[in-house]
Amino acid sequence: MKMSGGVEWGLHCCVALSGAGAPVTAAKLAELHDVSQSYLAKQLQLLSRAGLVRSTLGQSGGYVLTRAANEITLLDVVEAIDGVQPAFRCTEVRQRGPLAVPAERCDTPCPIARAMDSADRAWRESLRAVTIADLIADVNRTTPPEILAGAREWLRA
Amino acid sequence: MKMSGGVEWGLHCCVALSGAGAPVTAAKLAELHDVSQSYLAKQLQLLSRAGLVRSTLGQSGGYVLTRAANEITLLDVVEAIDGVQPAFRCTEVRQRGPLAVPAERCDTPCPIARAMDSADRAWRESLRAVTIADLIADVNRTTPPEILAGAREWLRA
DNA sequence: TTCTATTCGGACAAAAGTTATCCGAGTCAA
DNA sequence: TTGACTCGGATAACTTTTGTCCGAATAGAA
Repeated sequence: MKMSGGVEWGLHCCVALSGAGAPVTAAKLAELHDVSQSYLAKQLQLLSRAGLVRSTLGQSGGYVLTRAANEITLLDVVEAIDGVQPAFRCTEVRQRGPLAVPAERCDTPCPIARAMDSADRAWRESLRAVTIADLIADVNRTTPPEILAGAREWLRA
Repeated sequence: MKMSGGVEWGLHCCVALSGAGAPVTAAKLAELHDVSQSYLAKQLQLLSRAGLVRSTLGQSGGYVLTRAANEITLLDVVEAIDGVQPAFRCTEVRQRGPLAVPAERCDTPCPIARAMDSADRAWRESLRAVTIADLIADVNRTTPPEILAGAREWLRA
């Protein structure tokens, strides 16, 4: 079980985009985080498809957040990049083999699937409770002011 | 994000093993669930390494649970087969790129990693709350008695 | 209005992880 | 002692993920 590594990049990009008022290009975001420019573009594409960011083409173009930072949850980003389908998918094992339960008797989901769904919901609920704004607040609290100032300056240039 | 499909098989095997008092071979478990015998053996190996089941060699050998069904949680099985490491792994992006935060200032974990860890804990806690015995109780409640009787008979043979 | 530089978007390979399989070492029962 | 049956680890095929590239479209400058 492993989530796409692009999720981490996507979250960092959202934080950075929230700080900059103007569109930021994928190249700049890649340089900022020291990651592959081409691959980061793919993640930004996914964020764009999900409607979390809006892309502007041509000169002085780039990406901008479509909503306020406190209106974007971690779950939004995770689902945009990693997909919405749950980690566990029931293959209805009980309906196979010599002791197969007939499909008509399987009106309620398998207890295994139910427990897994419950855990998945707990996970998603936890991610939904945190927003990009929360991350930014935390960063502002723990990062030295001089570094924060430098970051804004660098993004603007 | 997707967990190993073997987890489902492993859980079904635990339920089946709990019902049978005698050792059950991998071949029989594979036939019961109509899955690849060779591959199921691999999952049983993982359960064995984790100490959830004990294997007996030779004639009339097979697998047996090492603990009572109410002492085995879903988390135990998931971690045995899918691994214990969390889905999200922080790569310390903040320490890279032109605005890298020096490692000495990174005493507290990145807020992204903290939120992900929290969600992961919620997920694991939810899985830890359910035991194999709970699954069995649910199956006993929802499955027609005639099918349950047939299952025990078939396992014994 | 034309042109040019710059942008994103989707199509195209490489790598890793997962799935599936086989055969040998060891063991219990007869 | 024999013999057949068991699991365990080492070995291939496949799917998913990761990473890269080039073309279509756009906004601004001349």
